[in-house]
Amino acid sequence: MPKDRDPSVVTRFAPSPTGFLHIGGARTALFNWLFARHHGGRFLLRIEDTDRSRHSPQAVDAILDGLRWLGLDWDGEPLSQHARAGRHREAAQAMLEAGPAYRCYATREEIDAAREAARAEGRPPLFQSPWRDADPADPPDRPYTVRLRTPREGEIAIDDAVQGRVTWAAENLDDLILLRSDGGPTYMLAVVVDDHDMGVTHVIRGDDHLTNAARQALIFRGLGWDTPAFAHIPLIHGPDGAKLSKRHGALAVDAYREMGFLPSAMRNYLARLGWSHGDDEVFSTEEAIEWFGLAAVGRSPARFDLVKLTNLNGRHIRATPDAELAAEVESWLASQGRPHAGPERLARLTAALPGLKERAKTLPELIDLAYYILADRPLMPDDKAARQLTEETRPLLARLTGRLQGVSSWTAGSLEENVRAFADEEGLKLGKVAQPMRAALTARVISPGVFDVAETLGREETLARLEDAAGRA
RNA sequence: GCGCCCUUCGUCUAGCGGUCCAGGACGCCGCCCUUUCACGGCGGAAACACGGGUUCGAGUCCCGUAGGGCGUACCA
Repeated sequence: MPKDRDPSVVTRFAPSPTGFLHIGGARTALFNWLFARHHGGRFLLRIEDTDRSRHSPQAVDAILDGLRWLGLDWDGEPLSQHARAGRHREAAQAMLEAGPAYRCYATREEIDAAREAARAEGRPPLFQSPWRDADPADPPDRPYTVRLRTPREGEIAIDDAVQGRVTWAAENLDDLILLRSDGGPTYMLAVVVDDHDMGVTHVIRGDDHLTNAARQALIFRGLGWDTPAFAHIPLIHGPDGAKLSKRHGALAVDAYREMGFLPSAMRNYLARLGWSHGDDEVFSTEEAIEWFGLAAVGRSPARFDLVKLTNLNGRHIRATPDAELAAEVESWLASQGRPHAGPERLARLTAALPGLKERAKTLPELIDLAYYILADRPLMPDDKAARQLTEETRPLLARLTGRLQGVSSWTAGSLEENVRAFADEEGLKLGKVAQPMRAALTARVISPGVFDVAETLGREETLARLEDAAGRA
């Protein structure tokens, strides 16, 4: 357990349910999760569904599924922001009464015109509401918004755990809207009230929210609440350095599952994007939890590199215990709607995994490599394997079959002795026998050591496959 | 336009004023191991954006320039 354990830590991941869990969101969630788990605190979920028109229940499910697949478990039930609109209005009302907020009756046209004018003069296009200091005794009879009275001068600063101290001149911040003219809370208000009510101590999110942090700090102040600690982590970019987009291939975490990446590799890779622990590259989730801290989060954006993810995935495949990996294969097959391997083959697969693991970087690769275990006789040799089965090698295989029938102990070791002796007798180098044998047993030209293959296949199956190949026209 | 942030090998990064003619990892190129392919081992090419300061000394601090990103809504 880390020495800086602090059970009072509360983090949250707050996606808006507009699409899927994409790679950037996944990393944000991961950082929040790692931070909470490191401290022994809580990791909460909140759905930012303030805008009902964009809300979609399927999107919520997709996001939760993505988190589950990644193994990022959250505490308690996900909170719906929309359901808390009453509470948000209450907070706005309190600020209206206490002074930090005021009613603004400006029309859209007025606002747009003011912004245009400001822009034309090269000033920040901020709207200065005339209602800020002129709260009328008899208000106009039209809808109003509730705005926050922000300081007109001085500076506003936040001490960000990643970005350091960041300051803005007050004149660059306008009186943001808290309540829309339809009475609904804005995102800005809702976030502040929810973070406070949920007891969030650390707001860890993408640095596209950095400016929002200043605005939200102002709302916290207006409400008389303490601000949580902020940590704005750099965004993930695509391979070309621009914003990560669909053009860069798979975006939703679901797509990475389909490509056959392991959740543990995903966590490892994502953790290393923008965060480091010395020179450590490959680590377990337990280690990541043990080591994670905001101080080691970098400030520059990282590019997403599928090749490195793939390499890391290979290492995680190798590091995964065989039984566990076999289970991953089963669940991947299921997620692809492909038939399960079944208990018997699964057992054989598990036994063969030590030889298979180090040859595959993704699950589909592993499954292709395991063709000789998962498929039934007669095997369908691929093109390269078929080329190993020729006029010369088939009779050779027939003779080899005879030789192997006499082998007393069916182990890789004694099989190798026998085949070596056989090759000698034939006046051939081992490879000249081993390659056709591999093609016969696996229908591939690439496989684990042939003798290991023969051992896991067993005497009967091996001999049968040899005969199949020897007899093939 | 304005505001904020960023800038070490192609990529992810280590580096928190001297131990850096800059280290690790992925990728790339050789070699070794070898029944195939991998794994593994060994070796190699490859970076402090640029310009000024500060300092005895700067990749490390400050200021500019350039490039990039984000923000600038009664969206979240």
